Order: sequence, then C-alpha cells, then structure tokens
Amino acid sequence: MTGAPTGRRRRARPPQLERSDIIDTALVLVDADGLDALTMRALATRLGVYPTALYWHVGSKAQLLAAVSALVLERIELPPDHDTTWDRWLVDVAHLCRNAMHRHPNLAPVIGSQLVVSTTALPFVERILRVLEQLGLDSEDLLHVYNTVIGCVLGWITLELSRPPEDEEDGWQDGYADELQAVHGTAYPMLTRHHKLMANNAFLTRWQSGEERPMDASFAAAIEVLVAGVRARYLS
Amino acid sequence: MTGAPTGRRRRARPPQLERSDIIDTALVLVDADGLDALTMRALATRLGVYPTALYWHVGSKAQLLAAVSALVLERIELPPDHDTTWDRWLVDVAHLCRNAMHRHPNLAPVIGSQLVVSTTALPFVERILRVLEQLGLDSEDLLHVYNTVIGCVLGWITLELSRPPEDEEDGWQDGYADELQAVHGTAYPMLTRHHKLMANNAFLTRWQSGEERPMDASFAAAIEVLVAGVRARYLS
DNA sequence: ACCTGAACACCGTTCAAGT
DNA sequence: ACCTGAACACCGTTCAAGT
Repeated sequence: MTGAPTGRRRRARPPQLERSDIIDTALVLVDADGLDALTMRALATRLGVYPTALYWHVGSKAQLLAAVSALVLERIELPPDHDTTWDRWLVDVAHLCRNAMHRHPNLAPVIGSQLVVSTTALPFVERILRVLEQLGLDSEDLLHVYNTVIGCVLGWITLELSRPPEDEEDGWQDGYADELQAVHGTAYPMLTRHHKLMANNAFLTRWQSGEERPMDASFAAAIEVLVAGVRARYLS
Repeated sequence: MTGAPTGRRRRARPPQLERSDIIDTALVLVDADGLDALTMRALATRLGVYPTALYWHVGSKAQLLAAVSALVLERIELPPDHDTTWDRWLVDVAHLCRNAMHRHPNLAPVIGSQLVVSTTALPFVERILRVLEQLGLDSEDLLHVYNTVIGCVLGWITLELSRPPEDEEDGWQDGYADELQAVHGTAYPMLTRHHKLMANNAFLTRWQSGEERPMDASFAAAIEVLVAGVRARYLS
C-alpha cells in the first residue's frame, strides 16, 4: 500500500535495505530502550544507512509504527480450533494475545492507539470469526460479539501495560502509597477498608505498570467474565 | 506531588500562570489540533509566556499529559447510586465514560497508555467500589471485578478511538475496501461472507476511527455482556 | 529503484539570571 | 516563588542529486 512499490521489472541489484528488516530492527530498538528511543536517526545508524533512506521504504515514522505493531499481532500463532469449544479456544487465545503484548510492553501504547485495518491481520480475524460461528448467531450479533471480545481483550491488556510518566524522582512508590494511606478518615471508606488489596493492584490505584507488576489473576477473571457473559447473552 | 510547591508563606504576588490554566489550555489545544499539535512552545505562546515557564508548574511534557488525561476522567459526573441496582448503574457509568472520552478523542491514546494512580481519580474509584459492594463479594473478588470493569470499559473505548497514521494520501478508504474485497476466493470464507457487515465496522477491518465512525451498538453489546458475565460468575 | 547528503523547520529541556 | 532569555542537543521530513 504505502511502502516500496515492488518493481514490476527485474531490479538491477537487490536493495541493501529490506522493508521487513527496518520493521524488525525498529521492534528491537523499542524493546530494548523504549518507544522514545525509536528514532528515525537511531534506526538508520543501527542499519548502517542514512536516515532519509528509511523513508523510501516505510513512508513515515507513523507508518513504520503501524507496521511494527501489526508485526507483533501477526506473530501470534492461534491454536487449532477443531476438537475444542469456542469458549475454551477464546480463553486460550486471550492469553496468547496477552503473552504477545507482554513480550513487547513498550509497544502497547501504539497497539492500543493504532489498531486499524491491516491486511496481515486478516487471518487472525478470519479464525476468530470461524470459531464464533459455533455460537450460531445472526450476522449482526456476530459482529457485536467479535467487537466485544477483541475490544475487551486487547483494550484490557493495553491498559494493563500503561505506565506513568517516568519522572517523579521524589516520592515514587512511597509517595503514592502514602498518598493512598493518607486518604484515611471518612472521605473514602471503601478505599480505606480495601487499601491493602487495592494498593498497586488495581487500575487507577497502582503506580507500577503491568510490565513490572502483571495483573494475572485479574486478567484471568476478566476473561472468565467475558466468556460467561457471551454465554449468558447469546446462548439459549 | 510534582508541580508547583504551593507556598507555605503568603506569596509576594499571585503568579500570572496557574497550573490549572496550563492543563486546561493544553486540553483545548489537543482537542482543536490533535496530540502532535500540543507543544510546550505552542502552549506557551498561547498562554503568552516563555516555554520554559511551563516547566516550573508541570515538570515535564509527560507529566503535563498525565495531568490532562486525569482532568477528563475527573470531569465525569457519576450518577447517584441509591435507588438503583449495581448493573443499571454500571451501564450508565460505562456510557458516561464513553461520552467523556469521545468528547476528547485525540486524547484517547494518552488515557489508554498513562492510566495510573492519580489522587483526583480516587472519588471515582471509591464510588465504583461502593456500588460493587452490593454484590457481596470477598475482597479478592471485588478487586477482580473492579479491574474487569475498568479495564474492559476504558480499554474498549481506547481501542474504539484508535486511528491509523494519517498519511496514505493514495488508497485511503477505497484502498482498504478494495483490499478487503480482494480477499475473496477461498482463503477467507468468513470474511467474504460477512464482508458487508465487517467492512469499516469491526476492529482490524475498519479504516476509520471511532471518532468518525462510532461503534455505538457494539459498545452497548459489550457492556451487556460484561454485566451479564459478572452476574453469571459472581452471583448465586 | 534505491540511497546519499545537505538543509529546513522544528522539538523538549537545562540553567543561569532576573524580579 | 515565579518567570525570562539564551543555549544545547536533538528531532522528522523534504528534496535534489547521485548510481
């Protein structure tokens, strides 16, 4: 679509730079040093090439990021869907998605905010639709269930991997923990009562990202709720 | 925590720049011209001040963004929770969250990737916990249900509002529509059969963001599934 | 077709200095 | 306490030119 127009005629010599290499090393850079460390210039020097050479292959940094995030979704290998039921299969797939995103936590913001159409994701979509067919829904409901599953699973993981701005050299964890503690009194009775459980464990009351502090049990619970909800709403 | 240390002693004269003003106008800029248009320099000129003056109040651009995204969550006015049931209330709140984020679609990536602890969100958390108390769960389950609800609702909306890189002057919508069409044949039978329904309507097969093309029906369905799932898993 | 090389128009942030 | 002003070390991207 955007990248290098693959030559119709045989090309003179193979290019020294492959689009897929660019995308791969971009992912390596992001994994190693974070999203901010991914710079067209840094990427170029890593590839031994001038920064401007990248533009011919990937168009722009935004398009590069889209390609990189598509890559990690591509790499998810879905399990076979015969000899299993839709619910067991969906639970497995949800955890596979989570594993994939946890392998590249620095990329989560991009996946969560760039998730749009991409040809390489079509096999993924196709498989999910095929499994959801077991539910015997009309097509409108099929769309909604599909969107519910994808949105909740990928959205939940995106939020899990979200992280605070890295400044805050001062208070840091103690600062937040104290702040939560200090809320004592009568203003927030629920938070006070469940302080021990919520602190650093729940959305909006944790100060570490899902990378440092995975929310395994809550994720498992969320997927169970999701599947139970689909069953309750769309079966019988 | 990070911003201007509020003076203990009476200050000589009121500052010409208030932290809250900076955050407010930052949101205005993001709403008007997008996230990339929010620049410390642009923000400063808008406020009639030198760029470096902002740093005293907000610390860094990352911290500013965190404050801005906290602001839109703050502004959500939760409905009263007496005279209602947990499920009806949660459905209402989910839609209120969605309305709030749709009012600032350009900020969605930040909310989705910066969602961590913030003191101003504590009332929000408290209210949700209080309503979930109706379910009569032990505290471990309370945590999981809370995380399930927050993660699915805010995560789903973040994904809904995600958008493709804005380049692509060429194919654009027709390009993607054609691409989906072209997948005909035997490779993707499900996608072929449901092409009309999926095209531009489902995650990974749409080319417009939820801003231009809200996924109202799918969101309503997702929330119903969520509530039904909680009921099925944690009641009786 | 694919890459070099220079150049443009920006960024966020630090820091000393003012008041 | 709060802001100015200059300066630093970068960015992404365009474009003409090479091969």
